[in-house]
Amino acid sequence: MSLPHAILTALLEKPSSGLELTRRFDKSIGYFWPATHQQIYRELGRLESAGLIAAVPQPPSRGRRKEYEVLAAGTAELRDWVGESQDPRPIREPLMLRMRAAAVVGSRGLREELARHLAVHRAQLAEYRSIEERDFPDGAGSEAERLQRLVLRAGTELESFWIAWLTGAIDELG
Amino acid sequence: MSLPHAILTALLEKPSSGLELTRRFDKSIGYFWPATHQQIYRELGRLESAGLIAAVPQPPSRGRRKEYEVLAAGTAELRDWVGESQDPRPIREPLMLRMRAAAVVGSRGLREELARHLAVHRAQLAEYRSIEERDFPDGAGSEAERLQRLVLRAGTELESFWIAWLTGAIDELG
DNA sequence: AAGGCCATGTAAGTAGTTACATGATTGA
DNA sequence: TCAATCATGTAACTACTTACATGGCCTT
Repeated sequence: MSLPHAILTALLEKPSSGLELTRRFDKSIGYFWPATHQQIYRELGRLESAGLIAAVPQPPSRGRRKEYEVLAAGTAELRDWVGESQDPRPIREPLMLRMRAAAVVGSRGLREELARHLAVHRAQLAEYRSIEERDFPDGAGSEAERLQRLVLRAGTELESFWIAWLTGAIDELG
Repeated sequence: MSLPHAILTALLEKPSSGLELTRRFDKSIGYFWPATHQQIYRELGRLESAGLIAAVPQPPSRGRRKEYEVLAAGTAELRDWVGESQDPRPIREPLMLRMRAAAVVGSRGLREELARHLAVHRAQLAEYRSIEERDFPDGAGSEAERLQRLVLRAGTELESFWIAWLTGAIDELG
């Protein structure tokens, strides 16, 4: 169960409302665990019921923003979760299926798709690099910074891998 | 909708029963799109209803194996699908969330988890390499072979990436 | 007062997971 | 004939997706 823990992490970094969380997901934690606002609101409700987070007291009403903060039980839960073990999730990449299918029924249209993916990955790499320059201009200091930078590195290197692979594939099928 | 197309591809490569498909998924297409036997049987039923595949005629009864083959409509559907465009799926990797969480609540237990992942990825890389040696000992010839080999290459290179990244991460957190 | 955006939600559907059920076949 | 295994399924649940609903606030 990753989403609740992603939310706990985000709320510990900064107490937020649902919408704020959604936005921060879109350009941070969401790079490795995307979530829509519907998922986030639902999960906030569950975490509150479970006593792991609480809304900062305010007159509650529909359409009024609710700011959540993490309770001690939530922090404890997250700390435990960090040490849990879980196998890497299997890859699920439809493009690889398309390649396999193309080997059987022909590769019509595949080249364009490869080129499109290449553009997407280049854009994503540029995004990661700009975050890296913004947040870690002079390397990492504290352990927290080192951890965050390692995650970002995984992002840039994964994108670099895809760019290299797609370039080679386009070349080979050219 | 990737699973039905993965199944069409597998059935075109070789007409099979549900259980055979499940086994072949476990050591081939399933590397990039895992599926359990429950998923596969359900999907076989749907594909049959949709007129894309058909069971080779046999007295049907529970517990008796049913061999499926792809109909012309199924081949056409797969050919169309190859040319469709679909963005790369976002990464969803809990280990990255654990890193982010560790930056906030401490990294107790994380090192062991990184080491465990490293072992898993090394084993997977070895698996891919042995398939490569078995299936493409002298490089690739036909377009079909080149496509299949490219997929395998993506696998080996992804695993190599994770091995390098995890090694660096363990070193940096050591 | 009207339109647009902020903010939180509900509802319905699909895909994937986990646990269990049942008939057929085979070997001891 | 009994147990194990082969083979195909059902059922229940969770996670995620897509579409829509509703109230509050701000600006013109």
